[in-house]
Amino acid sequence: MPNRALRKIQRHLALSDAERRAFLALLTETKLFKAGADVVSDGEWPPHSTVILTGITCRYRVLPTGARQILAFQIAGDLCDMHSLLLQPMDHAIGAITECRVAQVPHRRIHEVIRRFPRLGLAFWRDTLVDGALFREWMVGMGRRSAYERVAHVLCEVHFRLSAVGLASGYSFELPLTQIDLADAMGLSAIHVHRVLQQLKREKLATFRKGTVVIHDWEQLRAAAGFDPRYLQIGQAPPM
Amino acid sequence: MPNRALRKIQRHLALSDAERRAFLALLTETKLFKAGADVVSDGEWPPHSTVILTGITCRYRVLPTGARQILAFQIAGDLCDMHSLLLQPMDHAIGAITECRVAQVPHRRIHEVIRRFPRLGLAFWRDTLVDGALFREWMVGMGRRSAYERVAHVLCEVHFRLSAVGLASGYSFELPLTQIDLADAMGLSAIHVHRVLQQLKREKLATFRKGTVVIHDWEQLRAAAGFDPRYLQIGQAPPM
DNA sequence: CGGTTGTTTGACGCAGTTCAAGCGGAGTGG
DNA sequence: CCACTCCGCTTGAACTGCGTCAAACAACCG
Repeated sequence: MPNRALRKIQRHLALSDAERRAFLALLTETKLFKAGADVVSDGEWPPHSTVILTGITCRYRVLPTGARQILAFQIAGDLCDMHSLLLQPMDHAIGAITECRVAQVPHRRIHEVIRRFPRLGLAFWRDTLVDGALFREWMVGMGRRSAYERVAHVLCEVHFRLSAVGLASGYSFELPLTQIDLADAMGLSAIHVHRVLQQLKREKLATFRKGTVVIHDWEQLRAAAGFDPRYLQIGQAPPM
Repeated sequence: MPNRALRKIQRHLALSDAERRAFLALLTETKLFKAGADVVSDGEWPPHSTVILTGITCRYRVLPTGARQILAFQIAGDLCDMHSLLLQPMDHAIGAITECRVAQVPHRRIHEVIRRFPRLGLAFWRDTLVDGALFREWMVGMGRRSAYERVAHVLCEVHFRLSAVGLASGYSFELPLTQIDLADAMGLSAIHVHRVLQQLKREKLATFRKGTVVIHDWEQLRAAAGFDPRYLQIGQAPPM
């Protein structure tokens, strides 16, 4: 199970054997979370960082009004919470969308590993920079893209990311979100998300049913979304 | 001039003399940019990272449609472009809003400094994590806050950040943005930003005129925005 | 001065929200 | 096995926050 995490880190840099072993050794302590549970709660300050091994999680914030904004999805292999390593208590929560197995890595051990293998530190840093790139892309969407473009875009993005860790079969993949989740991620209402999904189906670009996405016309969908995967930094040699 | 940058880094960790000197030594090569010029262009891959010494810059993206989304503002002291240090070509640009003096620090020198002073590396990393927190906060705003709340929020945020580096005098500060800039930052139209500013003035919460902001009623404005400064990680002891 | 860039105001339109109501499937308890 | 409930999906109708269009105005500048 830790293989996907390894795979992701190796996108950041070519690891030596020793580095690989040191990294995998971090992932020994794992824990299972039920769907809907909080892996890390808002305001909490856990003594460990989290790596997703299986399942899907999301970062989210709930406003005083009760409105929820999902900030990102995390999939197998993602280091989802370096925040607590260097920063203060969490300013958002991480919730399990499906049942999830995660590794909880004590901060102390991360610091030790970085001290012994500085390049791993750079890889972790790089990973948080990629997270930032995702945030920016979503911001562009919420600020300047229509609902239709946003939904198309997120489907492209998720497909791309799942493919990169071997979790998509061709142009079809599991994405066990409700329309409500999707709406909270895109800053829309669930009803409007539904209408957009209908339109995507009618136009034979993609279908989303019962947590399964099928992309029927990748090129059209990509064009409709204005999706350019460079920001994901997948499949590009890192400058290290 | 590099003092503000030093001040900002010292928010991240208490520096030893040697670390302080090493950091300041990075900032020797400076360059002046005219208002409106690009400090770093989209798609570029500069051999250096940038530190703002004076002036204000913004990260932004321009979509094929011509729409612009501003992703963040940077002020004196901000390390605005660690992206290029560890990642691929820029997926967004950094533009000078006012005339700006910046330090351009060759990547090679950053890597050297980090190798000699690993704690500086952690401080840089931490800084990019704070950037991420800002992105998230803006995302929440664009997804789930009204135009009114968003504008109020950005005024609170900028005031807080400028105060932290000594660039605000009480509840008044220079913010040489056009209403168009503000609109592009909040994902709104300039006209609607104007309406919101009128309302804020009418309600005696804040005024924005000719690049000067005056906050008349901080507590009301804060409440209207739902502003909680914790995400800025200012004035909190870092866990390092 | 005229030209350019930003601000101001009003009228109108629409993308997306809210409200309301029915439907189906998955659990759960009798 | 049915009855009941929840939760998510679906659809339609009405509403509204914000965008678009248009036009005048002010400030700056070469």
